[in-house]
Amino acid sequence: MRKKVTLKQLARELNLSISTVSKSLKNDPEISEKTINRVHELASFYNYKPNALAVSLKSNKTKTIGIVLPEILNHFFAKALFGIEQEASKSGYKIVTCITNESYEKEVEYVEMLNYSSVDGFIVALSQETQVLNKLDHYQSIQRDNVPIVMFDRVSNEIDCDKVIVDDKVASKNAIQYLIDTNCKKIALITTIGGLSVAKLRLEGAREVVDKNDDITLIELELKDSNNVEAEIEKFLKNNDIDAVLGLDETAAAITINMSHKLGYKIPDDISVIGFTDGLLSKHSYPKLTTVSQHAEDLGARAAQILVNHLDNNEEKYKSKTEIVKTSLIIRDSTN
Amino acid sequence: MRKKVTLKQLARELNLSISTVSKSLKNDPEISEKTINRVHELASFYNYKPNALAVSLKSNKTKTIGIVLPEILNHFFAKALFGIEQEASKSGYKIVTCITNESYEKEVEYVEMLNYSSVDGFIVALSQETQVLNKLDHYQSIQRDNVPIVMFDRVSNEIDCDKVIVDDKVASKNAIQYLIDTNCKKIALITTIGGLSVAKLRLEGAREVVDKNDDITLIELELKDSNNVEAEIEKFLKNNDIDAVLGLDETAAAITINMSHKLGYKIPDDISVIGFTDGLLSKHSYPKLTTVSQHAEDLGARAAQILVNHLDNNEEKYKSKTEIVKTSLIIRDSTN
DNA sequence: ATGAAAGCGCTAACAA
DNA sequence: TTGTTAGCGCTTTCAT
Repeated sequence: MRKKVTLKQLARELNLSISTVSKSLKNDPEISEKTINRVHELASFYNYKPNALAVSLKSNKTKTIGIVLPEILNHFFAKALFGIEQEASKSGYKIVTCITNESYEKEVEYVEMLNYSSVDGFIVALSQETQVLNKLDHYQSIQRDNVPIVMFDRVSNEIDCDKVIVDDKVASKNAIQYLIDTNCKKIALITTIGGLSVAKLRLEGAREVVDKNDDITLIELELKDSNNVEAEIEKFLKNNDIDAVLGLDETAAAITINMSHKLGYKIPDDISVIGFTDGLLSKHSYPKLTTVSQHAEDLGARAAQILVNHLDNNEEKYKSKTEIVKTSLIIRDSTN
Repeated sequence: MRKKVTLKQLARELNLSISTVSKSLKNDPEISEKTINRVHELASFYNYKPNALAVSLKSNKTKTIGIVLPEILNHFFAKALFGIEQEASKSGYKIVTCITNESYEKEVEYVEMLNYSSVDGFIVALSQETQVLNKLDHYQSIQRDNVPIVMFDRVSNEIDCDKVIVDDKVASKNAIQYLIDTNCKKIALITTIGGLSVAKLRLEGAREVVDKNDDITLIELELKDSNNVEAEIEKFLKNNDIDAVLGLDETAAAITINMSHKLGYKIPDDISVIGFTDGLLSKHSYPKLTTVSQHAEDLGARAAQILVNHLDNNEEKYKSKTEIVKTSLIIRDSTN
């Protein structure tokens, strides 16, 4: 089958011992220059590369990071994954990616599997179901093995580990404030992701700002049945005399725009729209969507940096930190 | 650091030899039932799991597949990855994902890296640069090591391996035919992905159909500078009196719709639009885009199936095959 | 029915 | 300067 060159073969061919060859390859000063050269020559002739498995078994390090994502068809996570991959590969780490499809059970299974395949560390965004059930034993278990975890975006307070999050509350406040500043009075907040911690924060932020302004109304629409989102939003827009919408996820905002077209409302003249997550939909809607960018790539990259850093500088008694990545409101054409 | 239970520890605690424990765990009939039970009991007490690294080193199998993708922010590849992941994990395989960002150099680097970390096989979609340069030595090299490859979508004739592709030519023919059937006469073909093999096939298909119909005109617009796509398309639409557009990629189609809005053209009344790749943009454009679905998830899933199958049934002298996944035209609201 | 020993490919302490 | 040896955790052949 596979017939890669090993130290043994090099050693035999050079009439040296395995350890001499091994040391030569590392330019160990205790080996004569002549030998080192001979070894290097033959090694590069055969294009020798050490067997990563054996090195890992020996060193107890795999240079591999396990990534657990709830979804990949969601642009936010795709971008985060991109950021992670970029950053990890920069430091010579590989990533093993698992997608939980928002299922708790799959998440547990994957985390265990990755743990037994000896990843050096984890980067995780919790599945929706896990957040709802709030069951996190699988992470406690890997922490007992001293395997570091970095959580991002979908995090849990129950686990003491590094976290990289977005300041969803502030982001939401800013978005609402922007709507107010551009003369919106009756603002709708539409969400299809009610169960998530991030959604709650966004909701809180919105409420706080609205509560401070007597002349502003906030109407909340939470959509659970994902089949019917378009019709629900259409009905909602028709029956409520609003002048602005904050979509808590990208699709909600995109659909709002489309349903406005359908109903003949002009954007942003009749209704201003702001969405969360600056993905493809926002860039390619008409008019282009004003969005809260969570800088997903940065988020992922930062998570990877923190983990790699932790892994490469194995400090004693590590104290975990939570890092907040700033959001920004990208003003496009769906607001005044 | 990590303190997983090993066979050795179980053996010591049970006063047995390592090999007896190992065999017991596999319910080897030559071990007494009583011993087997004792072993199993202690093993599950400690939640023993074999060290995957050691098993791999021994068996020369890692149960890991290397995935090489040109992009991940592109919905097509995200869907394919999803399909791959689902299918692979179903068979107990992990996936290591690398993203080349369409760069030849990165692709080479990743393929070598994956090869040295001993993945059992590869699933690859070539980067644009690799297709243009047509340099494929890195794959020949892993084939010499007898590591199986499955290419999908972006494939190369130079490499003799399993392939899963979409019948882009037929898909394009069907799309054009549909436009003709709905009374379009002057069709524009817009592409931003000229260099790719798939684009060439789509172009060929379109030309073939148009050539057969004397009363139909085809105008081709190839956009190279990705910064300026919107403006270019807008200008093109204004200066050409066309009644249909086939976008060879999803963005081209989405932008066509948006620029039509801007110019006041009605879709589909003034211009019919069909796109390739049935992604988020198509579902959330207004009006909803009629698209050629390449069934990216199926494509990925199929690639994974073929590879896993090959891996798990290590037949002698394998003859490679190319599988074609049918496309379908999803009729939505951007055509009559 | 159980165990000893070799070996997967590599590293590193220790010997020579 | 080079080589011997043990060991990472596991499987497997060959004793006992």
